[in-house]
Amino acid sequence: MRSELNITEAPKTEIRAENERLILNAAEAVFAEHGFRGATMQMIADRAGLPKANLHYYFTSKEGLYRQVVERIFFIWLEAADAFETSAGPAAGLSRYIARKMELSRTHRHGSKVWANEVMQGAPLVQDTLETALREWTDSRISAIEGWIAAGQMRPVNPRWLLYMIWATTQHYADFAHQIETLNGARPLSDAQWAEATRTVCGIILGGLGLHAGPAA
Amino acid sequence: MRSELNITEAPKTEIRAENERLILNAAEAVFAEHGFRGATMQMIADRAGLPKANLHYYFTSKEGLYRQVVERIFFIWLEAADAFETSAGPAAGLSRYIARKMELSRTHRHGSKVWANEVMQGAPLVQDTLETALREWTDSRISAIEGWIAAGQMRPVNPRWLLYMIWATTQHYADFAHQIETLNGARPLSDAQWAEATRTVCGIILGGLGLHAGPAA
DNA sequence: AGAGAACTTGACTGATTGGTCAAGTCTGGT
DNA sequence: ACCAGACTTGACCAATCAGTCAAGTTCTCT
Repeated sequence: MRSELNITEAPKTEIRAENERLILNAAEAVFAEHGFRGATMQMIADRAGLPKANLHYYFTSKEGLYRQVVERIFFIWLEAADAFETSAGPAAGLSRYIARKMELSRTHRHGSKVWANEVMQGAPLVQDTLETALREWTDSRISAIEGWIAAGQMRPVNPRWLLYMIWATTQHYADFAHQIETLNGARPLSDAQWAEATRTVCGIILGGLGLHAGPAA
Repeated sequence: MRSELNITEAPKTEIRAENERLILNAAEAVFAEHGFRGATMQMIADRAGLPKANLHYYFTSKEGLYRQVVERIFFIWLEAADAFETSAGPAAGLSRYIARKMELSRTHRHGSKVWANEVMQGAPLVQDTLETALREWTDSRISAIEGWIAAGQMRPVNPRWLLYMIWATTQHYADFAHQIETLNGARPLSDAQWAEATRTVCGIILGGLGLHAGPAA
């Protein structure tokens, strides 16, 4: 058997791997555009180019499919946190994290919306993830920021509100992309606009913390 | 006939006014918690304490009811903009606007979520509002900020990204309230926490624009 | 008191949709 | 060539839900 190392799951055939990927991508888009209840298995099937019954061969239920979509974006965001740790001080760490989250808002718009939807509805399916993984992650980042403050490397603010501000601002560009594009003359933001928005967000936040804008991440 | 002046709508009986209010409030909460498709007329009826058939006596359809809920929060936000105009300079204007939007996130959590949901799904029902009312409002605020910049009253930034940052950050406290409360030990933010969060948001944004924090709004 | 309008409500209906199933087809190993 | 397991799929079913309706009850005005 030549599959990659695969801790929890049974080895997959090529066909299975490919079809699961097709279905997950279609599901992410459809859940993002219509919400959990608004999405139908038929829409997802059409988008994936497969008959509906096939979806139930690979995923036990609509809810199971949805859960995998939600977890996927969460772990992508978690990885973005690496920008934080490996950096010397707050200016580089925060601006790299912000830039990375902005990038993810551009490339993973659908996932971000699905997450927002799930949380807005009270996280019926990922409450345990919030209480464990997100809580741990947040606490560790708060400690890191408190360290910077204690070392006099940035203006003292409650790190919690700072983190929320970064999440809110960056994810807004994914979740409210439609509004932003409407206000942009019904056109997506250009490369230059994304870059300027990222620079502005970094500039205001770092400036507000008494830092100079870091390298253009 | 003693009804208030009422431009577009027919005069209403007391009973009608009261029941429409009951239903709209119930609908706002249910749409916020379940999304448009996830909400059922039966849930709204139960929350309003009325039989379902009664809802259809006052509102022609689920969609009509939803539209009124969405429009209500939009006009509440529009009014918050007054904080902007009537202020002397950027420090007072922006911090009053931010404080007002934070307050609305606390008092109108449901409405904010309904709006977020609607926009995330591509604004199928309020696209015209985005293109007209929101666009006009935004353009006028952008001009105001550009005026401040031209007068050297604040650091030059693209006002558009600044506005998005304010919207994102303040609305995050409504839309992601569940996540924030989970990270707060499953308890709502206290008065003191709301005040501190507001001060922190104002402080970072004003600081990032080269301003001193305004009066505690 | 009486008439007409406003309001109330339980029972019903047609359409939608998540999920099932049984009858297939395809593929790799021997 | 043949078999077993993996995969495919059209047809179907039971549950849910927006909206209707007709038979009421309660107001309001004279």
